Amino acid sequence: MPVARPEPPDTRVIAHVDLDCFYVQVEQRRHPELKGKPTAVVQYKPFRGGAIIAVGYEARHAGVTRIMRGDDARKLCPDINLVQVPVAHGKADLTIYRDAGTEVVEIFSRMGICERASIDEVYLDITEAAVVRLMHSPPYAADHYSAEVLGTHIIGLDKDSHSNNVKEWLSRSFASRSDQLLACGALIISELRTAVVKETQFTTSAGIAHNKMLAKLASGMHKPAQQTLVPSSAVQGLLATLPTRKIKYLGGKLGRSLESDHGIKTMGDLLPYTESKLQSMYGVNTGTWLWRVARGMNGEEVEGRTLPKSHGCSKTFPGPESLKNLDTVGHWLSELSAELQERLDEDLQLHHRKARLLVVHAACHIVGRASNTNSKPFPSKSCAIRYGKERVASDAVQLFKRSLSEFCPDVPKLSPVKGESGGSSCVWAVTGLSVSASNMYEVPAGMGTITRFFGSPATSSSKEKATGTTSTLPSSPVSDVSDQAAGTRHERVGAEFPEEVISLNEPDDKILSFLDASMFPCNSLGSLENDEEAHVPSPFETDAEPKSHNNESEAPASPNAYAVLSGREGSAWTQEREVSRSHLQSSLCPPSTHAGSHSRSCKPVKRNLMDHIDPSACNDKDWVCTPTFGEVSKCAQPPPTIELSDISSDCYPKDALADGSTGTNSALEAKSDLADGISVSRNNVQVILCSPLDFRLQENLSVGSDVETERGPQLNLPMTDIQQSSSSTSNIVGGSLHMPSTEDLKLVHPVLTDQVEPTELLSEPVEESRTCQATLEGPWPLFALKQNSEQPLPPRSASSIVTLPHQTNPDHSTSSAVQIVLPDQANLSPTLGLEANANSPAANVNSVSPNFHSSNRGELHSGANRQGLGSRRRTGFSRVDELWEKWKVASQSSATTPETEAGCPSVGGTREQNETGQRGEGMRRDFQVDGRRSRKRKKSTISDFFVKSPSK
DNA sequence: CCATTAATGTGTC
DNA sequence: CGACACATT
Repeated sequence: MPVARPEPPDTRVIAHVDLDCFYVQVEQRRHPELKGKPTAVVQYKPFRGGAIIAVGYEARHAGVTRIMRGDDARKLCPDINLVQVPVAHGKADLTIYRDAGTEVVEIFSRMGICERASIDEVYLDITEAAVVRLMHSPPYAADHYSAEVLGTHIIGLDKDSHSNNVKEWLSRSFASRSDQLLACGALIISELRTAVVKETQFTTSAGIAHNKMLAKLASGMHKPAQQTLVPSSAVQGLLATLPTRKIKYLGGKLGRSLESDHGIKTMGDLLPYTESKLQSMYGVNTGTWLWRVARGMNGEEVEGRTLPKSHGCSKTFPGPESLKNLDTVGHWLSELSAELQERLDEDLQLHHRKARLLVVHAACHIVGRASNTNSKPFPSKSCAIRYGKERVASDAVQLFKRSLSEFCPDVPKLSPVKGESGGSSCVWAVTGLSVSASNMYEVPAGMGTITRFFGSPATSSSKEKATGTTSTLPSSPVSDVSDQAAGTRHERVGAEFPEEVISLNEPDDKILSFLDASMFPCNSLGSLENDEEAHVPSPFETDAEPKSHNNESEAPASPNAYAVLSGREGSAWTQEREVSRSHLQSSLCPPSTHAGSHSRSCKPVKRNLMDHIDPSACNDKDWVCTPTFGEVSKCAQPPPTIELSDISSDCYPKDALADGSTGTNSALEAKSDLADGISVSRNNVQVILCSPLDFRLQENLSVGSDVETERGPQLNLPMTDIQQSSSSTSNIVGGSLHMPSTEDLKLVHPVLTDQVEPTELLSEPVEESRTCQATLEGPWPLFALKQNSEQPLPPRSASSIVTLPHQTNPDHSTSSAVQIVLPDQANLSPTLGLEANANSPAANVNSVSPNFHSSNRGELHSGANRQGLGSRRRTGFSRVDELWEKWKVASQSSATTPETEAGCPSVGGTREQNETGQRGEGMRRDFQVDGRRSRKRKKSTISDFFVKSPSK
């Protein structure tokens, strides 16, 4: 299974560093009185004294080893100190060791490429540092070597008069460059190891060589607290008699096969074999690898990765402890899930990563049958992960059931009834369970903490731990500015948002992380107290049985997660973004079943989208969103016009909306970004849209501009009519709304304040009572919708709709933004200050304009001509007052005369309504977009809100 | 029935 | 591409 890698061309300096009996050191640091005493770390005391998993050197000298039980160790070493691994969730909890390892990694990663190879090992590629050192302060120029360095073991050196030899060897100015580089490496590593001792009290052993294999080999040669160097000249001699099992990857089956099948005991024994011979014996890859390793060659590179690629929790239930019914399995899966979720939470907070995949595995046997008789091993199962410990747990149970029914199909229903444990019906016994989360991806900073982002005051769901690390996050330019100006009490928040911009021209994976983040920003802080309340469709649910979480029936054969994401086969988007799609498909979801015939039924999609965005569940702690659109599978076809798009997203900086002013410029600028293919910056208001609604582009949308309100300067973009054109040039329209109160939002944006079926909203008049039934207690999930046009559209002209989730600010005002990318030639009134500018480079909207807070009027953009916008003239802002007045009148009109145009400020664009609605609030002027006026309606409907454009 | 636990990562099919 | 085998600590 090992695979040969091409040897990097230049000489590398690679180190492998290993923490000596790591768990013991950690425990000795916690309990200093144990230092110097024979110590071992055990887990689960009761059974024969617990299993020893680490042994200190004092105890090793007494013959204590791992694999012993605590009792055995006591016999060998009566005064041994047995320290127990902490227990959490009823199982061993290795957190403290993980964290201690992190401390060490932090130090090692200061000096080059650092790969965290396990909880207590790192590989380092310090080639660069070594080269630099050789150039500026070569070993031969040093007048003094630390004892640590002088203690270096150099393979091939005479053992007598060791230290002298070492000093001499290291400082040979005539040595080969590779030796001198290694010497530099030895100096560097000794310094790092010294730093580790100083900062963490942990001792380490290290190997320094030209590749990972040799470094790893060397690090184990002299322990503890020593380092070993392997000059290339020593390699041959070193390997000649080295038992094959000492080499990484040869400690198992392969190594045994070498010996038992071919009599190869040492690496030297491999030398006579030609590469092709070895290939014929073990396959091309392994054969080549063997051939090269036997010659000391190993091209494996040090991956710059200090974070794990996955998180997992497992527990064994040996012998009599085996689990024999679903209840106990469910219990333990919950415990494991809880721990897993905690670790995912932490990863999210500290590293802005989330997992995509949940895997459950169990060790299981049929009772009464010998293990070796067991034909098949218990299968693993996986699904898209839904964050939240309850969800993880319930999905884990579903996966387990699936595996179980596969494992013993004959006895599918024998899950004993509650209470009936170990009854005669039990035929299976689970001796091990594991749940793991993998396929980690980065979420844009801030997405994961959407809760905080949207203004929940320093909260609740954040773990205490995180506070300490907040300061390490990149600081944001906006934080200073807007926080000050806004005078809000969330100074921290800005720091959560490093600069982020993305456009469709970015590599797929980058887009994907944004996309993921925009679709699944939720559950960020994972284990929420009211976890269960928000319904996120489980991968196991179907339309048929929507919420049967706990039903005992086996999981449906094929959960489908991808229909919405994928779009129609052959659509522009699916073609262009095939990679993305398959990536999403694979990483998020089980394969779709929706191949073939495309009927027209798309209503389910809308409903399902809504399901994912249950507003009632959107309190400030919880988000409902899920990577798993399980129910969508029921939709024979994705919606004809709207689908989740590859629009990237970021978050609305809370303050932008909180004080209303921040977003203006960037909001508008973002439109130009959209024209360039959609990009969103962290500073700009435009974030992803997220509407559960099927905003059809056949509807009109509105846009407005900023205004001043009684609350001070605010970004307000009252909705106005926008002509949507179905023709070809692309234009972009967008805007945002800032509503001082929820009530206003209700009036203006019933859609977002109502929970009724979008479908219904689209077709049916919205009852007044319902319109006002707002659920605006929390943020809305972010979603992106995109129109799929008939002809392929390049990204820059892709039609999309973007809306911002409403937000609940600390002061209870709410905001929402809508942003649309219209097909070309949707003329946009220049008075909006928006111009179709598909050719402009993506505007850099990363930085906050200094005048964000000072101006919302005519000079709005005086300082805002940033990169990419230089040539753009901003016009039309002199009319903001009019727009605002218009909006106000419209809202008021709506409020006071509900039957006419309630909830449709944008509809104010109609002349009639404008006039009708006009009341004291000040002057209103005609406002046109594209030279058209919208029509007055009787009832407030979504269609009213987004007035249908006159057919062309 | 099974007492090396609880993780990790990689390559293959 | 999901599941598994294998390897390591």
